[in-house]
Amino acid sequence: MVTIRDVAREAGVSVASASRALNDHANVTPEMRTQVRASAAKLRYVPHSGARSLTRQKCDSIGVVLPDLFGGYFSELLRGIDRVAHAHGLQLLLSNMHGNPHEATNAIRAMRGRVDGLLVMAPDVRRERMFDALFPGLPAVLLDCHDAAPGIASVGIDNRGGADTMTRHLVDRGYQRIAFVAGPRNNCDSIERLAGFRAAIADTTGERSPIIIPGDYSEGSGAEAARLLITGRLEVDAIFCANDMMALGCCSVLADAGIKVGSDIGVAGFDDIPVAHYVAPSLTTMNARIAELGAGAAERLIAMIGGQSDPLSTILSPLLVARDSTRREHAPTSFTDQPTTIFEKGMPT
Amino acid sequence: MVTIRDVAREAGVSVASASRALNDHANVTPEMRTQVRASAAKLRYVPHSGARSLTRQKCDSIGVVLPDLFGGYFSELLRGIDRVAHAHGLQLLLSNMHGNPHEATNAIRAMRGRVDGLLVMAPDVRRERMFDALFPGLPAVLLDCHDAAPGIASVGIDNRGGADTMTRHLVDRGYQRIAFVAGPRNNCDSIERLAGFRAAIADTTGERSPIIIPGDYSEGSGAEAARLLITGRLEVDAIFCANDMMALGCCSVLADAGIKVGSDIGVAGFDDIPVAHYVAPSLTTMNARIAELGAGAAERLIAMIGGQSDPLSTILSPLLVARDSTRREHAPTSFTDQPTTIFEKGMPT
DNA sequence: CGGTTCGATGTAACCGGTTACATGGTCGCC
DNA sequence: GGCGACCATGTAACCGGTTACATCGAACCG
Repeated sequence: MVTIRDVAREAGVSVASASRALNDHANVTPEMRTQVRASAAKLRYVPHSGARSLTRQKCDSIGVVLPDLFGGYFSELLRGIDRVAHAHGLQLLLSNMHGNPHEATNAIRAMRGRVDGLLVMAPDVRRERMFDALFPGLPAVLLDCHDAAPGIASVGIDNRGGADTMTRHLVDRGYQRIAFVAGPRNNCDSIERLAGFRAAIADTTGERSPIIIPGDYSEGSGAEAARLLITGRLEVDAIFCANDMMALGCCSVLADAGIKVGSDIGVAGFDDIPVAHYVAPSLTTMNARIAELGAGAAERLIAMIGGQSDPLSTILSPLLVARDSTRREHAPTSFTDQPTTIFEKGMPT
Repeated sequence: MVTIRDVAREAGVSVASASRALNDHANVTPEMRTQVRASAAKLRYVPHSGARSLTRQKCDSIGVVLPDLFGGYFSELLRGIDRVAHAHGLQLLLSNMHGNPHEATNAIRAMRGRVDGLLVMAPDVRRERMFDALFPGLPAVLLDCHDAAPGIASVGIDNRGGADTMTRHLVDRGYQRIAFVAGPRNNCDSIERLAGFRAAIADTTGERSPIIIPGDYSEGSGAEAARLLITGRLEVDAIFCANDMMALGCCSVLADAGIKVGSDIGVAGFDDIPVAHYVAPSLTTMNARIAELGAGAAERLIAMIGGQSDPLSTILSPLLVARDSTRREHAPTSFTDQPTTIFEKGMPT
């Protein structure tokens, strides 16, 4: 591996001059510059960014710690983060903690000295542990877990409000008996979504113990929930799933059972992952503005790295996307254009 | 930021001892270990991985350079790569060159000294440039561009063979006039897929100048191609798109025009991104084994980093996944279970 | 013509770790 | 008791860059 000393020797100058020439510093003669550049090119010198960041005290990259990489959610999130990072010339150091809270701590520690800041999504990690894992001196922004720890910046979405909006949408559409398929028990998004549903149902229908089916955000658990409803002969006319993947699983089991989603039964999801608008019937869901969330968090982190610090949480409001899975074609047409509808069909971008 | 010298001072020992104690070296007394560990914990010391990798001459991370991050393809690829990297305790440094070949070179250079090896997917970069950008001494594996440069390891799929298989599948199903929607002109996968289609069509039907419509792998360009076919009143009974996203675009325009995909017209894609099995009708496509591709490339790279070097290309054969978009319900039922069908419906994992 | 200034270049310290080698103490063995 | 072996620990060099400071020469000025 050729180092800057090799370049300096080749050019017959000192390392300091070589460094200055290569970095376009002031006070280097043109001939020195061309001379050093020529030697660098000749030796195919590539600067060692690791060493560089050691002295510069910055790495030009940000760390991203996610609970998983599977599926449309993380893909969108990463896309949003990347857009901003790329615009600022930063690279992304990725760490997938594979749903294991203990790994999150290790992942975060392993990033010390390799990144200028941290973007962490760890919905199922206890807040104190999170606080412990983040060490002082390294800016960090928490994703979608706004109340995680005081004094730590975070960007999230209003899960409770979103669940409320969706529940009211279902009620407005005339659905009477709405079941909720919950997400993981100790996932903070999931808890908020359930709470939002509960409150909205109580408020609109007076029902205090609606049907809640446990799930874990996976497609399979959504399918399982649908099977449970079918075999249990529970009388529901709508199913609100805490995320889109479970709604997808739900729909496919219902379809296999000959139940028409959209007319026989309403199904709604949450997140608006890209698939939601491709499935048939297209899925009514809350657009969680995933890419925006990632981009916003990245912007915030970059601002913090730049020295600004206002460690407040920002919360995005999800948007209702009413599609065919709650269209209720047999219902009076007056139901089909409710004011709650923000997007109509088309893909939001 | 607390350094190992701070820890050493706090513990009243030398930095060497601190380092040894923290890294579980041989020849450290138990009391020294506990002493140093206690001081480290007290000061909340987190080792600086950047500095560490400078002396260790390894970074425990691999670089991934991709042309984009958008969509199911890259998401799957990343998932495959991550699975293997994580199993080996490696982190991923991500670089998105945003379709710009010039940026690829910069991205690769910027990774020097931050990664132990490189995974590069750059389908539209000329092979010499690629060869130039990769500097000696850093192991690299090229993704899905197997003939890119001699002597550089690569993992790819048999695009030509895949296109051949799909074309024969369409012909077997009884489609007579098959149009092809091509991918980007200077993308090597895309070129191979077109070539495979051309050869198979010539071989099976004798047709030497089939309808080829230009596209760029985007959903929009697929839609545009479908519009072109409709307004041009070109008589085709099947459309083979060079990737799934274009096929999706195609399908949605056809559906809007009242043309029933699957029965009125056959549509096939390539890649088998996750969405393909959710759309209605579900999309017949070639499973490009994307996650496997990523995982295989990562395995190969890790082997190279470990010292093994057999810079041969490995090529995966894509698998036909016959779904509803080429089911031809009005055709004789004997067509519905062709021996070419490898998967039937269900999602391959 | 001598002194000052200024700009180009070199020397060496430093970033935060690891580790080869030196050192000094303890133990066992003759 | 003296010798060497061995083991724990410290000292200092090193990884590959950057940069404060020293140095040196040229130009400028009175």
